[in-house]
Amino acid sequence: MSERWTERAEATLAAAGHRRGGARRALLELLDGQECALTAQEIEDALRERGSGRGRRVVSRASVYRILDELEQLGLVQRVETGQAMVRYERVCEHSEHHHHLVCDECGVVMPFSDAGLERAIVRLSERVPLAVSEHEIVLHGACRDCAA
Amino acid sequence: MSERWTERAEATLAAAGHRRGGARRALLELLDGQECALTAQEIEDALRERGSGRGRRVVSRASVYRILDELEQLGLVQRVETGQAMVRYERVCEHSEHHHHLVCDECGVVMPFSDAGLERAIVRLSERVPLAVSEHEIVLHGACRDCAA
DNA sequence: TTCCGTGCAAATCTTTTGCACGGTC
DNA sequence: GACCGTGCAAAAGATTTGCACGGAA
Repeated sequence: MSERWTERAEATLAAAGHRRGGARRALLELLDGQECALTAQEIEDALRERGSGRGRRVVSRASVYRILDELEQLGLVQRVETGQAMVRYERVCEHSEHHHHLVCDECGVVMPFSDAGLERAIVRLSERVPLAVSEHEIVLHGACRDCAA
Repeated sequence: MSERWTERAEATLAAAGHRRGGARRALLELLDGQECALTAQEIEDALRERGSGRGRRVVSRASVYRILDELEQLGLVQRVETGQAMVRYERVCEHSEHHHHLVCDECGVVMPFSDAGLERAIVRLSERVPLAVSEHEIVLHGACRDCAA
């Protein structure tokens, strides 16, 4: 699946008339390896760390935001609001399972979860609501196992 | 219900050792009359408008944020993340129905909704998740009737 | 009288924008 | 060679903080 996302992303970007670039390639590669949503800060730090060891370039903050914005507009990346001052971003996988987020309000860790019953309830609900629903976001807040212990 | 919320808020604040103040009183009164979540900006503007006509004072932005923060910590107010650059706040009613939010991504309007089936699904789910869940937030994005037309 | 609540202004933090250079096509 | 992608630095916007004064207890 991973390979497929980067490929799809590059194809979609090319189809939208974008040229390639080093910063974007590094960002795509990073996002593709993530299990859950990252903040722009985390992305920048991760890229800096990866870049320092080898010959890779360090990506500027401006590029991180610009690229994330492009990817979001193309539906390749999704914003996740966790109520933590900074927005998070994660790749959107077409065929894989849609997921939502658990947020530990103590340590700030963010974990993915998915639940078919919940999705069903949302779909049913979406038809009865005065809004043409295009997306939904569910965030559960609480204490993770480490923090609750 | 409305009266009750302001009363409860004042009692809770007093119990927590807070003195009274004009800014907070004005803010409580405003929040109590709202059906849905407001941004700090909207709150400041509303208070300015109300204040200008009569003898009421205009509340400073700093006070709006400080008071909202106090109220949130006491569980009297709840933050709502709608993915619109600004956080929204609304009063928490103990005995009234828990609700969530519909956001129109075109015009930015925010509407409340509630659904018993969804709440049930969330409660069931909360027991099967590696997090001691204390709250949950559900936001549906899309186009409202006016914008979809 | 003591100390909290508030306004004002400055600081902070995240995200966006302007501009110039270098790489891609 | 034309133009887009990127880095850097400055700007913008939301929220927070420092400080001093006035009001509540």
